[in-house]
Amino acid sequence: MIRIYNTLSKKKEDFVPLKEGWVRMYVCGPTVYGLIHVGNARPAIVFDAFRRYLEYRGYKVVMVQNFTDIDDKIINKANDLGVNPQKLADTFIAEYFRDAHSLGIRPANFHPKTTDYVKEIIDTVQKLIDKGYAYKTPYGDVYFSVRKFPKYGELSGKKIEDLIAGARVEPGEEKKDPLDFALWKAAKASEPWWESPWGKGRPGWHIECSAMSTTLLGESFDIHAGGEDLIFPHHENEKAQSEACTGKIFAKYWMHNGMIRMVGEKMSKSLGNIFLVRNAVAAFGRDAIRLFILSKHYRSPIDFSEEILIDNKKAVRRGWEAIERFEKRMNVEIPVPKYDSWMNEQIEKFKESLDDDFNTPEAVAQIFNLIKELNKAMDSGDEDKALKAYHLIKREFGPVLGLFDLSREIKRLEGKESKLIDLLIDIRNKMRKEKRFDIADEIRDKLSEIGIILKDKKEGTEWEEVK
RNA sequence: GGCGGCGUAGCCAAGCGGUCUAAGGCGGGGGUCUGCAAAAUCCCUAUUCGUGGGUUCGAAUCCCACCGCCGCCUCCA
Repeated sequence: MIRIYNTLSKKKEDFVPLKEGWVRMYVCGPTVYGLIHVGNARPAIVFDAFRRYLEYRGYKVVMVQNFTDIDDKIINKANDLGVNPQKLADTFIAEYFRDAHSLGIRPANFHPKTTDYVKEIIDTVQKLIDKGYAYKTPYGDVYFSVRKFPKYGELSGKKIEDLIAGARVEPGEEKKDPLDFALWKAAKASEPWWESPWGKGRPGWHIECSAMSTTLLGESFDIHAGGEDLIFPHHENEKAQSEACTGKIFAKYWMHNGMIRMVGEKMSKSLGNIFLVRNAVAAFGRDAIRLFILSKHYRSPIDFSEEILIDNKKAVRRGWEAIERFEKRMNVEIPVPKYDSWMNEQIEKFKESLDDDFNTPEAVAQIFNLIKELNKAMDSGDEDKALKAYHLIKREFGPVLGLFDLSREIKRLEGKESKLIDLLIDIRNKMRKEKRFDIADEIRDKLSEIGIILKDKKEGTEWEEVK
């Protein structure tokens, strides 16, 4: 039985999907006005892995991750650049997919964009007006009446009274109550707009997720996930709108990941860059970033630091070395081992960890234990055990977490460069045979200086390019 | 002020009432390999869980107090 922590009840609950055998989940995606940073990557990695785990446990999963492609930030940035907001958003959606792919994140089943669902959004807003939960102002804005929805605050644990102090009314707004939030915003000059029953305007921030999730997953679905900073107001508002509109429970389980914190005060500008997913992948590699994120429970905050990423990169390298060592000695199609009691015990343990609110640190620890087993088995010539360990790491558990999953990211020099290095290695080995170690060592050291590391193994000298 | 969370080895991080003399990773120490290194690999590396009380046959795990951190409270993954 899978148990997950539900933000709504603030405790771990047994996971029982609404429709047996199926899981419908919605993950809040980024607002696309720039390249994503490592913080954006956390929910993407974690909930993609969680979805894979659900599939591993036999569920059919329908996953939706949206893009908010129209909002104030996009409009402002587009105006600054003097470009069309839609072009800007579409550009960064493309860039998002590039980054997500580089992190080994599988695409969701649906990636809806707000601007493709304006009709559904308008329908939802109209329904809320019809039901008396929303109202139009003379300016052409539409607001949701928070006080008409008694359960408001249920998700974030906030009380209406406490919210009043922080509520604000912008000049030009005509809210009946400062707590009310916009469902539809009247178009200002130089803003994109759509025709609606209330005049020209655009969707408010929260309504898109309600409209898209309902359209694609139904009025009620199983899991709604995102960063914990979205609990309030985004998810609280989404929930209020949706439940007011349908009269049904919106999402059964709410899952929220912790934030990634940026520590250290290194060179601020270039530092900002290193947190971009793109730069992080280039510097540390996909698996190191995944390991970094999956090594800590998804609900806890993580401190991002170069040092930790380097540690994780080393750990990942060790894993790959063992895997490749095994693959080399097989050098044909690697068979599927006969599942025995040891393997089944391992599988049970893996499931036990992940069933418990997706405890990936435990599952990761188990994978590293298996790496040790793999090495030991190879050292002692126990090929059968080695195959079993390899199979569990590379073909059963790795693909669930997306670790040691895709091919290893090593830069491979090719062509003449590669041949030159081979030539140098040949010369060095001749020197070594002739005991002219000064020359041999000079070749080795000079290659090392330019990032080519030589590894003298029993089978011969291998090399690897290191950043 | 309101709500929520955290403090476990040099660092990162699981464990949340007995199987804990506490997983896993990095680092460190030692061995193997090597001409020497590097790489790789193996072994070792917290009688102790922020502090002080309490509950219990038994606590890192529950309760209370204190100290120190952090997140959210309408931009935010």
